[in-house]
Amino acid sequence: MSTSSRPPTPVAARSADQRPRNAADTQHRLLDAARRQFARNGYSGTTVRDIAAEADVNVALISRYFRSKEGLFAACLTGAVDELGDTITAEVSLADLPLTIARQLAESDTDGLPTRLLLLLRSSGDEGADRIRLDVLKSFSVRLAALTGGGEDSLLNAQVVLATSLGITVLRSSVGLEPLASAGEQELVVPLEALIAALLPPASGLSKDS
Amino acid sequence: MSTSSRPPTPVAARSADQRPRNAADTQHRLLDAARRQFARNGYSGTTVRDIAAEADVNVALISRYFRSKEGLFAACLTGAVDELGDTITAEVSLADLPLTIARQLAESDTDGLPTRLLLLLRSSGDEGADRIRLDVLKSFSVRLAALTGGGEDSLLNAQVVLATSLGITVLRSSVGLEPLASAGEQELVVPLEALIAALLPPASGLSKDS
DNA sequence: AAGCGATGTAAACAAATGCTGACTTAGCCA
DNA sequence: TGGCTAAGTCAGCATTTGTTTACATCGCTT
Repeated sequence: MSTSSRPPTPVAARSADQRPRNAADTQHRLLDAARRQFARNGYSGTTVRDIAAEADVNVALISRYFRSKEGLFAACLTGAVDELGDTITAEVSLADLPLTIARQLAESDTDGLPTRLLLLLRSSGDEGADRIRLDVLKSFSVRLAALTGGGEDSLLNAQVVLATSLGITVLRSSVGLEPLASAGEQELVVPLEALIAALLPPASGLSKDS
Repeated sequence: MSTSSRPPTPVAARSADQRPRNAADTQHRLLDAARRQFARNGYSGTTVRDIAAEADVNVALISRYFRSKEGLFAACLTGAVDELGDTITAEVSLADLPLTIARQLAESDTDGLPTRLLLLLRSSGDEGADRIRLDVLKSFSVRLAALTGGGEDSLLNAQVVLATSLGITVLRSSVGLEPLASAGEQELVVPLEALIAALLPPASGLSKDS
């Protein structure tokens, strides 16, 4: 949970001048808004003033809590990385991998996998952030490859599957290409099954139904 | 060809103060530099001064020849679109589609398919540019789908193939994920063959019109 | 060779952007 | 309750960025 734990706010969102002071909530608010905007508009396409406005928080608090725009971006990145680990580290068999991926891709939550993936593709130019991005994508593909028998180029194939997921996310969220953009979980799972069957063969030899 | 036709330049690149005046060459120079930087750093991550510097041209000439940064971006986009049409409109059979794509993806030219695709994913926020991007990606996927028998969700599948190509490009050029990033044409063609065989079945017995 | 339009240059402006410092205020604890 | 620290506000700073304007100069035509 990252979006849902806020201090008791009876009715709607009370504006800043009547909201109780709460550092943790403010930081959370900033992280949420920042993640959305960074994912949608990229690092340099996002201004700290816009983030602060969406979070309904004073701009100066970004510097206070995250040291800088770069710091806020890094925080978003590591946050997304953590949650991303959660969604896939879970023991999923190769068999229900397509459905798992389809379900996540179809999620239109502002905090779902698509947003996290988009964020992962954004670069701030900072070397540390780029390193994080590379590491997480690498480990992700390694985990994917580990689900198969682990053949010769299973890692390469896993990265192609990852590429497909990223591409689908971009075409859906960022470009809005129809009919892919509004395809639901059921429609997405079909090509994903074919894709995974073709690229990530179950541990060779013994397989299931032809 | 877009990068290779410049006025006679005997030895190396003569700097601006000794280069003969030539509007067409200057425009081309700006387009080249802009396309590279827009593709690599996105729209808002690129400054007109950086473009002008790389093109070895005065900044004010961007406004003169392209009206604005937006205008320059639009020119890059339409240029990339035209060349993109060239590379795929060519009659390719479904059989050699994998090799064709692999060859293009492996191209590391500063003007190759990867750069054009990356450019196509960048948004300036301008509505017109976004429209161009959407249209070209749509027609691209339609053309891809037309290569198959044209079954029920052949368009969706074609867009998934397109998504894979985009994702591979991003992971290679923008993220640098190994081993995908340095995979050559021969290594790329293998998963692409599997992918296309699984998602774009040749007009087989069952349902094909005419 | 002269004139003149096309081409290129330099400087500057206004707006936007990231960030900082001094100040105010709320909430908690003795 | 009073005070003290954390939390939040406000205004402004130094740059960066896109664009424009006035000026210099090349090179073609006559």
